[in-house]
Amino acid sequence: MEPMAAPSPGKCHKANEVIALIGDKWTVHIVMQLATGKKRFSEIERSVDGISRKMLTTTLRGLERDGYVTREVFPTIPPRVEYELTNFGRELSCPLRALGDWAAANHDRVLAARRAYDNRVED
Amino acid sequence: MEPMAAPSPGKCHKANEVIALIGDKWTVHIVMQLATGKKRFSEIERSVDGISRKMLTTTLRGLERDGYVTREVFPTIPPRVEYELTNFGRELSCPLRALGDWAAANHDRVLAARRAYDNRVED
DNA sequence: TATATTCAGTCTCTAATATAGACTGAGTCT
DNA sequence: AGACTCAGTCTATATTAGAGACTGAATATA
Repeated sequence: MEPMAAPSPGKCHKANEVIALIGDKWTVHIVMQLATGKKRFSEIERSVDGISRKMLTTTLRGLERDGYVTREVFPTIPPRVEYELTNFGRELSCPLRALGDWAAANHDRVLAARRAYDNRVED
Repeated sequence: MEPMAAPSPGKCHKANEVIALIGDKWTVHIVMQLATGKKRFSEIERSVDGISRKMLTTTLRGLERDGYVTREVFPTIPPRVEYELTNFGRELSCPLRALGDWAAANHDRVLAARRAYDNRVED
């Protein structure tokens, strides 16, 4: 098979900078949750399994900073804060959803490959 | 706007497990590099900016374990080891490329959002 | 009236993870 | 003889993540 042409370095570099943010452990999960609609802090916390408050705060702040989500504070007691994807965030959620769908569809193949590898290695 | 239906929990969970692997700091970069063709260890090291030898080894092993890449050792001196995407890995590279393309295309919008946020916050 | 609960965080302490950089081994090159 | 190469590994340090206590003021409960 003919090797494909390498993408231009400029493009790679630009992609890398942005992927550095969206390619971390929690961002994908959070964006996918917000893709289902506006959510408050504790709702996201409950729906993203295993995330700590600290990381949820940190990740949401990063998403807000980069323009993917809005944060709306209601000065009630107890406080209420709602997070929602911007249009830009909804655009991002498309390639992210494609990745998530692929991941879900190929889950079993990955597990099979992993078992096969572990059997090969353990002797 | 009507909220969209949440994906089924099963699907989410499956996707999460797989994304846990491909959604780390280096995997995306390495797969994108390998998408341009077979590469040896030091070539990847040079093309993925800032990666440490240890993380390159760790990440490549994970990708091999999950069936995304093959590792071929040539017992020469000095040693030569070639990494190549499997067909499965090439499948993965499609949604990953889509994400990378989106990231590259929207790089400037992210940076603008970030500057705007930082200006808003710093007072 | 006293107490518990709620939410969206923050803070601190500890645990896990990543990085930097030295080291390896045997064959070529100078 | 000495330097250089590659694909790692090893160790020590630095960065990052996680667990869990704490906050403050209104409401709900006993």
